[in-house]
Amino acid sequence: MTSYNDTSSADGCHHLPGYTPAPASAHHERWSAQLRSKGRRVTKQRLAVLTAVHEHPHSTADTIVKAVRVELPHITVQSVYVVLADLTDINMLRKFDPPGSAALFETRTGDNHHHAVCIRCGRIEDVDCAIGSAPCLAPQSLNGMTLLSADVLYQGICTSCQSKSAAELADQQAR
Amino acid sequence: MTSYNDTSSADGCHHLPGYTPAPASAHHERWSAQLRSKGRRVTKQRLAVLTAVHEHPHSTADTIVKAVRVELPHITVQSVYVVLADLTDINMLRKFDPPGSAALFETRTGDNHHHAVCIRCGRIEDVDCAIGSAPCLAPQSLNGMTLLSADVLYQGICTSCQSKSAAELADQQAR
DNA sequence: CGCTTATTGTGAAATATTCAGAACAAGCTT
DNA sequence: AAGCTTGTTCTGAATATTTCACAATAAGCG
Repeated sequence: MTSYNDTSSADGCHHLPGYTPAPASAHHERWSAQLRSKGRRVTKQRLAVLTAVHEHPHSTADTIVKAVRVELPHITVQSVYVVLADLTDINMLRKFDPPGSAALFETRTGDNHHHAVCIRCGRIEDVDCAIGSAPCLAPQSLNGMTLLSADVLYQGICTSCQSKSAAELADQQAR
Repeated sequence: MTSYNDTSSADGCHHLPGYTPAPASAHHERWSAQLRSKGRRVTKQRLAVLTAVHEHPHSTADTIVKAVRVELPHITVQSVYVVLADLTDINMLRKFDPPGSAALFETRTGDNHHHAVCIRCGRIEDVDCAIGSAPCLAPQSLNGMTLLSADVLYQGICTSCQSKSAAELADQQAR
């Protein structure tokens, strides 16, 4: 499947005027500590993957490979998959599978936020949890199943796709 | 990926004592009418796919192909995919993508129910909507996105996997 | 500085899904 | 009932995503 969009916007801490953007390496210390606390070794591949995902939230393995290769031109796709899966296992990354696209990764973990997908353009937006804690929903009956997580996937049409189709409609009617 | 489990249980209308199970063909009339009302032709392939999905809820395209081939031994995988996609488009089927498995299909549509997946064995259970209407959740902010659906995916450990791991633990401690 | 073992790379494969174009058949018309 | 039209299915293949087993490498310990 084509790569949908990978919203390559920045990470929310680079937008204050007069604020000098922290280099990616500013996060390395925290990430290194987290890795060690989980019994993982600190490797340049892991840090590069974390950096790439942090700078490209909601991006596919493919996009992450490309981003990592700016720093590590020889890293393999398979290694990126291994690293992504492992970091997801230890909760330093979160993975989710939007319908019709490859899995996406993000560094925002632990807050049980959800995702809204535009079915036209594929844009992904974060949606804060409706309730606030994970898992955020307590269904009446789960047949005794022990609940670990509750992910919500909103599907809709984003504002720009709405105005786009409104414009097209007006255009057609004008003829 | 392996096919996970495809809960091949029955369809909820065959369990009354003394009740003679309706043959699959009993649904054909209703399905045919629905197809026509959506401007689709009634073909044996579409009816066979609907029958297969109805008799194997939460099953993968692969499982559906096998089930359909009992009736139509020569149907192709591609045709099943086309039919599934089309029936999903017109809301006669519902599709969902559990993480780590192929897409699953079911005939239960229009009630906005959700799904609980056991991360051990892959079993899928239906969960009635927490609120009752689709979309069942109104998040605070969707940045103006027009909401079409809100799917909730619960992940947890089902009762049988719980007792299985409890038994294993006891077994280990007994040595 | 060398050792041990986790981590990454090599090479390849499996699976799920989709595509373009040809053959076929559902359902309308006559 | 037969023919026509066009939607549907089939043919044959390609693509994309993801994973596997095993070899090579390097992180972090002493």
